[in-house]
Amino acid sequence: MAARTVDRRVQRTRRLLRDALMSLVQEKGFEELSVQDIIDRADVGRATFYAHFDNKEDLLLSGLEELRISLKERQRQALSRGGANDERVLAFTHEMFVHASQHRDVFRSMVGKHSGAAIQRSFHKMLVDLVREEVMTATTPRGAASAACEPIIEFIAGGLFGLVMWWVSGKARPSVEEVNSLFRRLAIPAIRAAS
Amino acid sequence: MAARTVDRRVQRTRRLLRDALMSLVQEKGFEELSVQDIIDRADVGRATFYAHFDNKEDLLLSGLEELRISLKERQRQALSRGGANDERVLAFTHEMFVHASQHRDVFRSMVGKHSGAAIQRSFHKMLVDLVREEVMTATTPRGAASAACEPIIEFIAGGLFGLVMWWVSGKARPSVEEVNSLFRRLAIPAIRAAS
DNA sequence: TCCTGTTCTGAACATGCTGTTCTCTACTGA
DNA sequence: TCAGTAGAGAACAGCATGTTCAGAACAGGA
Repeated sequence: MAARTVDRRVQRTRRLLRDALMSLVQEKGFEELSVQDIIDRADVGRATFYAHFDNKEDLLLSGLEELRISLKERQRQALSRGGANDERVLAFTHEMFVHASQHRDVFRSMVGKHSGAAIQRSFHKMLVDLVREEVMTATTPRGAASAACEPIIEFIAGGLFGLVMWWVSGKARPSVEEVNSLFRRLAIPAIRAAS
Repeated sequence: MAARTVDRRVQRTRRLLRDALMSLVQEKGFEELSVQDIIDRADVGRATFYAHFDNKEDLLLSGLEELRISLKERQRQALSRGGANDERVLAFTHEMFVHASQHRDVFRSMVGKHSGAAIQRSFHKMLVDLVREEVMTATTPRGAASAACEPIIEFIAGGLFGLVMWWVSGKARPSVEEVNSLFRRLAIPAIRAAS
């Protein structure tokens, strides 16, 4: 029961594997990647890899989880800060565009020729969950009719997904502020339609 | 130089392979599928498969191409029929929801746990192209500022993608008319934002 | 009907990845 | 210091890939 702390070796190995994955994803795309590539780059034993992760999807998802947590935190902060409803709602997107801009190569590899379905599906699902939380609090502060919102949530999340993918992969590169405010102009009328 | 006609054997083989793919996709999902599975089901030689298609993605895309052509045709008809602008625009979506409803299992397997990135990407791209055509004719009948429309197109296509995927996979199952008119209520304000 | 060129078959093959198992070694943290 | 935990490295069976080839089956025109 060593309890709290995680063995240094474990931390080290997981970090090596994640770093290797990230750098390789940018070079070759996720689908073209083998576990062999990852452990070669990370300089880690084959058995070691499988002791930590089930497969390469599992490794990837553990990384995406970090992003999800950080966006959720942003969202929480924005909600508690107060202000006009229209300002607070969907506040996490700004942070997400910033993040996407910083990790552009990784994001772009999600859309590229050799992307991988798991990564797209997970990211899409993450957006749906984040948007749902927003739409729910925006439309039914006291928790009422919710089922009818679902298709609208899916529409907005899908639109956000499309917009992000276009933004990181296209030639035209509006700033974070521009693309974020465009998104808000498109999404907020849709939320209104949910009422 | 046999020219026009296609050898019956060729037609037969391609049909067998496509049918096998469709039935297997519904059972196992695309990613979990091997070429071996497909040729076993189709009862076709291994060498024959590779004589017709490069790999399973290639086979799948050849099927998706048919859908694209049929939707494009619908779109063309709607545009030439005339009527109010708001009625004509995005006319292909109704047909698409009908198609999705008929091939629900295949569509659902595009979103499921074992979907496959190529299929999602291709379908998404198809939607983007169809939406682009619509938005372009709706906003700039005389062909003017077009680059600024692109993010809006991506947003709408992404939203449509999300909506279709939710519709075919969820428990709540509004009718084709309901979901299509909801889509229009969400998308048309966004097109207006493009002006 | 026959004939020529095309297509399919079936089997074999080299290659590469997967996930598991094992023993031995090295490190950690109390 | 030392018991427990983690990693290295190699070996393994299993399976899918994409290619090749000789021979059989077939198509459609003359």
